[in-house]
Amino acid sequence: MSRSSYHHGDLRRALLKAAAEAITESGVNSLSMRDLARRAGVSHAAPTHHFVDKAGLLTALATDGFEQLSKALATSRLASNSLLELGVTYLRFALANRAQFEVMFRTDLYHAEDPDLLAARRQAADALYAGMTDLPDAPLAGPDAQSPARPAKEGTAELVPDEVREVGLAAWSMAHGFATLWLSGAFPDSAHEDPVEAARIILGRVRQLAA
Amino acid sequence: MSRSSYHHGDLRRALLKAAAEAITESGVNSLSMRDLARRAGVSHAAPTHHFVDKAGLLTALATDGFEQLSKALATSRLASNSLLELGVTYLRFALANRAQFEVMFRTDLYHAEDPDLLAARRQAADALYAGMTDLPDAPLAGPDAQSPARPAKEGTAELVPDEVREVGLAAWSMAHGFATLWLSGAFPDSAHEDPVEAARIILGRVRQLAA
DNA sequence: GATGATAACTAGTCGCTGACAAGATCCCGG
DNA sequence: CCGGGATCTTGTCAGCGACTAGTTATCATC
Repeated sequence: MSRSSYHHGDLRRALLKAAAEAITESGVNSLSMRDLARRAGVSHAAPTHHFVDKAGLLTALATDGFEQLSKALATSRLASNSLLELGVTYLRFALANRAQFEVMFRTDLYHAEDPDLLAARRQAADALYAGMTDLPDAPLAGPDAQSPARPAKEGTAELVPDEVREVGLAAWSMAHGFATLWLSGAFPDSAHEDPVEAARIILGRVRQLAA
Repeated sequence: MSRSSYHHGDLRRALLKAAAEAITESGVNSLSMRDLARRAGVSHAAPTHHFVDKAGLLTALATDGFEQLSKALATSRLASNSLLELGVTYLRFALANRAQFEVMFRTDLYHAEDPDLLAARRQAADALYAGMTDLPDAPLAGPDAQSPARPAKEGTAELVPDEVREVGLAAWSMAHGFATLWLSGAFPDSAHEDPVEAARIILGRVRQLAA
C-alpha cells in the first residue's frame, strides 16, 4: 500500500486510471506505456507484469467501459424509461468516459477475443435490448409487432427475438452515431452547443426519418 | 515518370495509395511512414517533402475520403432517391473506402483545421442535406414541416434551414452509427451476414423507433 | 521465525518509429 | 548553359514496445 516501498500496492488500478486520464487528455494514439509507468512512479517495464501487452491494458480499459455502460443503461432504464432518454444516457456515458469510449469500438487496439471483454460487451448489449421491451413509448407495439418473426437463425439459440434485437440495434446505431460524430467534432457548431441539448433535438427528429 | 530515375514522378499519389492499402490491411494505428516509403521504393525521409507530417498525410487521406463521399451521396441521390438507400450508400462508401473512413472521423489523427479538409467535409454535409429535401418519402413533409422553425442562430447566415439540418444529422447519425458499429465488429454475427442486407433490415426498423 | 516459492518490480537491450538536419540530384525557365 | 527551386537521400536523435535477466518483497508452510 505504501508508495515508497518497492511494491506499488495497487499498480494495476493506478495504471488504468492514468491511462484513462492520458487518453482523455491527448487521445489514444499518443498513449505510451512508458509514460503511464512514469506517472505511476514505477519502472518502464512494470506495466507488462499486470497487462501482458499494451493491447492487454486497452482490453482492460474497454472491458471497464462496457461494464460502466451496462450500469448506466440499467440505471437510466429505471429512472426515466423513455427511448430518447436511453439515447441521452448513451451520450452522457460517452462524454463522461471519453477514454473508454474511444477504445471500446476500436477492436484493432485490443484483444478482441478476450473472454472478459466479450462477456462485458454482451452484457451491455443485453442491457440495451432490455430497454427496448418495457418502455412506455413501446417501440415494439407497432403493426409489425405481432407479425410472425423471421425464423430464428439455426444453430445459436436466441435469447432475444430478432425483432427486439433489430430495433435495439437501430436505436444503438443512432445513439452511437450521434455520440461518435459529436466527439469527432465533425458536427457543425459542435463546439458551441450543449451536446445533451443537441442530442434531444437531433434524436427527436427520428419521427421525420420514418416515412 | 520513370521509376528508375532519381525522381519518383508521382510519389504523392503513390504514397496515398499505399497508405490506403496499408490501413485497410492492418489498421491506422500500425501505419508507418517508413513502411510507406519502402512500398514506394524511396528513402525514409522522402514522404516528408510531400506531406509535412504523418498527420499531413492523414489529412490528405481524410480529405480524399470526404470528396469521395460527396460524390457517392450525389450519385445515389440521382439513382434511387430513397432515404434508406442513402443510408445504404453511406455504408457502401465506408466498406469500399475503409482506410479513408477510418481516418475521416479521427480528428486527433490529422490537422483538423486544414482548409481543404474543412471544405471537403462541408461539401459532404451539404450533399447529405440535399438528399433530405427532395426525396419521395419526404421526411420533411410531416406535421412539423410547416410549423415555424426556431429563429435561426444569429451571426452565421444559414444556408440550410435548421429543420433540414436536424433531420439530416439524425439520418447521418444513424447511418454513421451502423457503419461504425459494423466495422468495429461489435455487432452480433457481424462476420456471418451481408452488411448491406443487415443495414436494410436494421435501418428499416426506424419506424418502430419513432413512437 | 526461518525458508522457499512466487509475485512484483528494476535494469538493460533490441529494432522500429517520426522528426529533423544537411547534402545530393534533377528539372526547367532565363 | 546555368542557377534556383523542387525532389529525394543519408545520417542522426530521442522515444517507443517488447524482450531478457536479475532484484526485492510477500506470504504460506513447516
